[in-house]
Amino acid sequence: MYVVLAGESLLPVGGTVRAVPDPAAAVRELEAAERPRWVWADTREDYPRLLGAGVRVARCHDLALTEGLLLAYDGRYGEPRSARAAHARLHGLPVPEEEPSAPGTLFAPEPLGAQAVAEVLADQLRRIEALPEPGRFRLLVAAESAGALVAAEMSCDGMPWRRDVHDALLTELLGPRPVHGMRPAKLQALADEVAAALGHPVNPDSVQQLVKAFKAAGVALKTTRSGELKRIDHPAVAPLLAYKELARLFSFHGWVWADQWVRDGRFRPEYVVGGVVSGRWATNGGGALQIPKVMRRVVMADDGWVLVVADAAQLEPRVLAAMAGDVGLARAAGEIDLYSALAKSFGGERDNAKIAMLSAMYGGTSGDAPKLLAVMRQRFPLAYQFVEDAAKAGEEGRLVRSWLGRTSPPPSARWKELVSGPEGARAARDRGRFTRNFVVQGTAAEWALALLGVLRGLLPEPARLVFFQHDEVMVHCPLAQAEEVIAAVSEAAGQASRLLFGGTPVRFPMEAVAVSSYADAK
DNA sequence: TGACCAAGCGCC
DNA sequence: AAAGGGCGCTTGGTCA
Repeated sequence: MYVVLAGESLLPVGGTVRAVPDPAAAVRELEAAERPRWVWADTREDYPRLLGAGVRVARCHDLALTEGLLLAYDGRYGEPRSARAAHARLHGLPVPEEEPSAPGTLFAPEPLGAQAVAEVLADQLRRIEALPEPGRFRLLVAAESAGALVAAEMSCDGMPWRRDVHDALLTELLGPRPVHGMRPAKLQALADEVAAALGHPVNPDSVQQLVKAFKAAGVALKTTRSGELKRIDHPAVAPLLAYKELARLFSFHGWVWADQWVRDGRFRPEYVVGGVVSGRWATNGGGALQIPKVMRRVVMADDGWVLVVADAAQLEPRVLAAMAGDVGLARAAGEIDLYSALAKSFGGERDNAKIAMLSAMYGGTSGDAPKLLAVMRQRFPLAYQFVEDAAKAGEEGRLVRSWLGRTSPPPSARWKELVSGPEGARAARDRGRFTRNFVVQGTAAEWALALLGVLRGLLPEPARLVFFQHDEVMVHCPLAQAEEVIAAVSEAAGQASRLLFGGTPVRFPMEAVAVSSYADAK
């Protein structure tokens, strides 16, 4: 049962509009009674006010995310996907530009009315039914929408972040917090060391100045990447490398960052569901998906609580085995260590099996890859062919799709130009690598999304999902619930696998551990 | 002054 | 861990 929520109106689909002066209370009541699938224009706009009132819902249909998936399916990337835009297209009206995401914008348009939301929903459901695999796409829409609920909830709940531990770590590595605009003491000392070694005052944050100073010291540099620096023998290199590492910590995840993103002991980034074309999430501020490993010790469970951390092992090769229906590979993927199970097919070396799989999924060609790929082609022909087909489609400028129907962007005008020019072969190969990777990464992302959606429904109160990073989840729960949550993770992995791949023999192991600090999880 | 780009490196 | 794809984010530097 679908129920539209638009502003202060409720509309059970097929029924009549009801004005609700207190939407949160109305949602709470109906959720308890009927658990409908809530339909709204945009979870990012509509759900936080419910969360703010302490109301959570089990299921929703996000019109903007669904519109984005449907447009992409038709090769219409980048067209406005808001419910308002979808409604305008439906009626042949001028389509508004993509809505500015900044809140509090002047002249923010009136929210779409409940009837209009219901019309867009009906249109989307009709378009989904007309697809060749409507069941899969329905699952994609449900998973994407569930992801939007999780993202909003995680932003609301936040990940535990101990500011005192963070401050101690920064102080240990950088020295005490400096006054505004100054470098921390240890960072400044390293900068001075670099300048002294080069015999020249130099700003270590400036590529140009560094290249010039090294040149004056008799060292020719093309870039100042750490890999290139490591290959030179010069006394300035060691302090410069140390500087770069610490400077990044200071400016990306230092005190200023914490002032902005950590409140009440919780880190609250804004997640962007489907923000990466493959379906992975991105973040909009906070850099939640790039937290350096050294910072993990700052993520600590509350007293009497634990963090249950789990990541999917070797997710992408397993996804490939299941998608391609390759019996031999699927049998290996029925084991906990997929690569060990494959080793005997590749001359007994686990490492060879790994390189073969990775090269197949990512288009690698260096080292032993060609030789190992030839073995793979012979031993696992269906898996090999699956990624080859995706690469070929990309090279020819065609679209590829994930298992559930998320669709790659069409080639750009620039690419079409390039591909018929002198650098054409290279452009084609590059896009082939992208589409080859897209089908695997995209399907891995939707497996993870399905896992997240299922797990969310299995968690006992007051356990909370607090972090999700591509193939890894973190739950914050009372110590006494740790075992139950660990079991829920494993159950969710099984359910996600069945939702996507039915009775596949492929296993998707998800080992969860309960820790008091994120740093102890690995 | 603000807009924009490139470099570089973090994460998976 | 591989090593490929892609993303976010900050700084310096250029341009209007």
